[in-house]
Amino acid sequence: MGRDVHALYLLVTSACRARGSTAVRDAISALVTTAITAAIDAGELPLEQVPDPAVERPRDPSHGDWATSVAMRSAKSAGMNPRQIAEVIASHLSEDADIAAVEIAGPGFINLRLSPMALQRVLKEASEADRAFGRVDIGHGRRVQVEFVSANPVGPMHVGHGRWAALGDAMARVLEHAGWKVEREFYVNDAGVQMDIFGASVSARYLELCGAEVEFADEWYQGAYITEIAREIFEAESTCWFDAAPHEREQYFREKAYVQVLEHLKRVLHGMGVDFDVWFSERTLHASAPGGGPSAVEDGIAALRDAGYIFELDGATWFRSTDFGDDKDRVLVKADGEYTYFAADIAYHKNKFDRGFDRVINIWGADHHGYVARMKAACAALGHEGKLDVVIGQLVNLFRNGEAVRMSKRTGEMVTFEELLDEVGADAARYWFLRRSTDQQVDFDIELARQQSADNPVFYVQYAHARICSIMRKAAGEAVSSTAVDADSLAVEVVRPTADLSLLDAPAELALMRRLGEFTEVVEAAARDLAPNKLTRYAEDLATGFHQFYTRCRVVSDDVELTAARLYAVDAARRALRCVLALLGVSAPESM
RNA sequence: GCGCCGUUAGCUCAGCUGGAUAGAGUAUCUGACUACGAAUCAGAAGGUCGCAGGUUCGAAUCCUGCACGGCGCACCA
Repeated sequence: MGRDVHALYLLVTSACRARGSTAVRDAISALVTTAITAAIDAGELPLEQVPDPAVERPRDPSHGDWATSVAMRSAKSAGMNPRQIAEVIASHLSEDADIAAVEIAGPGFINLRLSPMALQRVLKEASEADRAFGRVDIGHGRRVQVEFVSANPVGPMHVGHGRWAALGDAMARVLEHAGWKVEREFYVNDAGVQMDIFGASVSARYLELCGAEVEFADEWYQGAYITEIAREIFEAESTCWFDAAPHEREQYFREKAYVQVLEHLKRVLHGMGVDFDVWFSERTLHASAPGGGPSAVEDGIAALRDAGYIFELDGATWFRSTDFGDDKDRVLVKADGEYTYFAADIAYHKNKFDRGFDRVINIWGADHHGYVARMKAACAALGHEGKLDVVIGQLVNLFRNGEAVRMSKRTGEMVTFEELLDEVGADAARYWFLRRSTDQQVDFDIELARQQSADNPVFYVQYAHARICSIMRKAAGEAVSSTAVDADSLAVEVVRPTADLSLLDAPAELALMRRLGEFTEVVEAAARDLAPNKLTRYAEDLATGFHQFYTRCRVVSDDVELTAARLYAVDAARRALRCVLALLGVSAPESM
């Protein structure tokens, strides 16, 4: 029996590694598993299999650093009461320098307390790893593409796009930190009828500027920006397009306006720190291959046809997506010979996989969630089942003074994301969006966000960082508000690498270390769940940990050794804060 | 009619693969600056986790039904 048990033990621990669990959790888990195994071998625990200890962080810190409910979960199969099982397992837990105490509590929890020495070690890790602090390897260098924003280039970015931008970029950053090789991509829907409508809209405004009476069609875009683009063209080229053939004029205006909108998108996104590796034009999918070969769209359909998922009906060409769980089959080529948007999207996703991505993540607004099933079906039909993840971000409801602002491109009233950025700033906007989980709607009142900006949690976190920098300036004899020397240089001057960290055992100091120790797990969870909001929460917890420490522990004092140790701790916290903020794409100011 | 998301403190929201007395911010009340930044800290108060069943040692979490709000259900993009 012992051998089987050990084989199982190996299975369990290797499974933990495959999941990419963190080093500390692995170690604790292995410790408990060893104890369970020993208890079984000793005949004190009648179990057929070694259960997964599933160690977790207790919600209540007074319960220790790690806990396992394995005794309760094994009660039935062992035929013993949980507390008894816990006693048996605890009695087989071997001595370990990192474990300060083992306690049995409640209905049968086994709680483990880390020793101060184990906690102090994280300061070294944070300090030495610096910007790489919290890195985990769950990606194993695999390539993932994150596609987001992907706004139609027919108008300015709206506030919802701002949310996708913040989300996608933060996810990309977290995935990079978790060992994935990430590319950011923006899919430009520059083909199709909405582009023609766009061109016609600008053209119509241009004709008005030329003095003509134009009856405005219902489907045309009516935003003020259309008139602005038309005016720019009018001012540069006067009336020379007035007598042109309508089709030529609209096409020309469409392209002119397209370039402008694309530049607007790039400028706004870059302004908030979001830069894409690839801007992918939908048109390239429709273009014939060099030498007149089939287009990517035709290729995509051919690939599905070869796989046996294409059929013809009522003059149209269909994809049998119901084979992969979709509600109904979908048209790819309409009876009039035009391709549907979906056909192009299939070609696009085929292109993604042809580029060798191991995984593809799309961030879509909730208004597109009905599209998910067919897209996944298409990927599966192309032989890439399970490689596509679609993150659905719920919509942003914009308010101004409590009144809803519509976000349609076609209505005149619209607050662009650029305006929002101007009013609340990139840091606050990003943080505000990232703080909520993706499947939660956001009610964003501009005036409220402005008024509350002093109480905005992002400032709370940034203040912690600035405060640390201030302490370091103090230690270096600089003016507290000076910006002459940057924090990294101060650290070289002020932080002694050989400081005796064992001096740090006050409750507030240990609490801060515990926070730092959680970071790796948070990164792992945020990457696994594609949930940047876990990082904002952690950032606030870490900031709280520092502020509490600050209130209770004087850093710069007459005690040279204690000062050295606390400066070391504070500098480690500074680097960790900078690291979290970097993952969120938010700046870490050294003074505010 | 069908599908997806939401419903947790007055307000805005967390709550990891089911775990211990359901948390944080904010608002309200009470304290703390002759020391490194008070954009901070400490304390109090605040809850039938939308409703009703079910699953089990144990449910905010899983299952079923219902209610309310949002978004979708094209040979549109």
